[in-house]
Amino acid sequence: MTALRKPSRASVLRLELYLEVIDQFQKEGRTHITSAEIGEALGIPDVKVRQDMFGLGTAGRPRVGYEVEHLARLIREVFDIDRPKSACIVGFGNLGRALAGSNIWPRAGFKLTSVFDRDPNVIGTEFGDIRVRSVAELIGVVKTEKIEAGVITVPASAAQETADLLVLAGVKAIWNFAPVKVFTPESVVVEDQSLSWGLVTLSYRLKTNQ
Amino acid sequence: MTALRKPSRASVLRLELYLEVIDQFQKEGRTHITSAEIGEALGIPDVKVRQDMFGLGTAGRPRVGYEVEHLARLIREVFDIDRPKSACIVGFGNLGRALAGSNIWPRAGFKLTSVFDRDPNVIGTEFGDIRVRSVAELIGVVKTEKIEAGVITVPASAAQETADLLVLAGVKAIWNFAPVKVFTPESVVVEDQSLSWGLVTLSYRLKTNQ
DNA sequence: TAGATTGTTAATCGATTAACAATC
DNA sequence: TAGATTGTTAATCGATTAACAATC
Repeated sequence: MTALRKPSRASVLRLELYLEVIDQFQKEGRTHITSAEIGEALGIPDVKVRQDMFGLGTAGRPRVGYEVEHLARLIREVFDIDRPKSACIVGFGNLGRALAGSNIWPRAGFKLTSVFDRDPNVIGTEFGDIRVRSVAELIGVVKTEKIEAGVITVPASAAQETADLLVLAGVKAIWNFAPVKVFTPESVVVEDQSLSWGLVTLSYRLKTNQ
Repeated sequence: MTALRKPSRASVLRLELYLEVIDQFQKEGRTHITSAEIGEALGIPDVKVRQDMFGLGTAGRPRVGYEVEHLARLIREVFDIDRPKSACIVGFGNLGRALAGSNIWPRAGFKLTSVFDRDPNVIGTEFGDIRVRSVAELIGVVKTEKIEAGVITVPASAAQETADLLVLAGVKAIWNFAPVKVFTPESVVVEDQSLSWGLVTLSYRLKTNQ
């Protein structure tokens, strides 16, 4: 309900990390946390933490710090974590399987409700309580299950057509693991998380020690 | 051999994408590519592409564009892709398995030579031509195989101790998939690629349509 | 009151965009 | 020569850092 100023892009990336630290403190029974404590846990200057909090609408008290519960709530609100959202995975290879079996979904407020593949040998296999379906069913399922986000874990060559299909089905966000840019209408956001690009970046940083 | 000016951080991230496009053009038999063509393929303004090239030491000809072979070589040099490097994975869960089975390694000039885990049930299992070993063997193996990079795919709670072990063994780069910051000496770079953070970012972008 | 900590503005730095010159 | 395309500097914008004021 708080009137939030929109945090800057750089700030958003950090707020995400803060949440992790705050949750940790909360688990340890702490009720308050200082900007210095958050900064120390992440290797970030305390001033930067405070300025991010400032952008968030501020909530701290001198000599005491920030109330962890309140702060966690604020940040969860920024990321819309507490609103239940549905997601589906397209491409049930090794990576799709790893994502399907991971515990990341509830932590971001998502429920993984469906998995699609186009390989007849994979279609119909079970994974936990999810049965892999044909991509031919995608549009119908996305609509009936009100899926808002699609994950692309197909080969690069099939990434754009998969994105097109997801857009047609009506998802509003795409998490793209293929090492290519996919194009979508402005109303559909794309978050790239190519492992390939990550590894190349690692090579660069290894070389430059940066 | 070219004397390269060091590209800016933001520019580096883009150069990586350019390489993908350039390779594509090369496969199609094209010998030259213009900044507009690169930009179009990635949704980036052509001027920005040219300025990145400028930072790279420039190589284009008006009316003709950039020679793909030369450009690819320059960028590969920036990322040190053509120098053979060895890497190991620590943590052979779903994600470790997906990474081990992926084709990203040679594309960045890496060879995955070893995989470690601490679960006795996992140790000794085979995956392709790799046998999973105990983390107890890590230090010795990293030294004898001259492994330069370690991948952390263990649970968050074990991430820091894994990083410590890798540092002790002598790796110079860590690719961290755990959703926590790990601390290392300045001589060891850490590239974070937490899927958890990626999904939270997706949630944010879904909410704000940014 | 003194000291610790947060809140806020100003100065610096880096990256992007705009403008135009140079070249094939 | 005209036009397409690259090369380079200047202006703008945004993010970080520095400085200090405010508050418990």
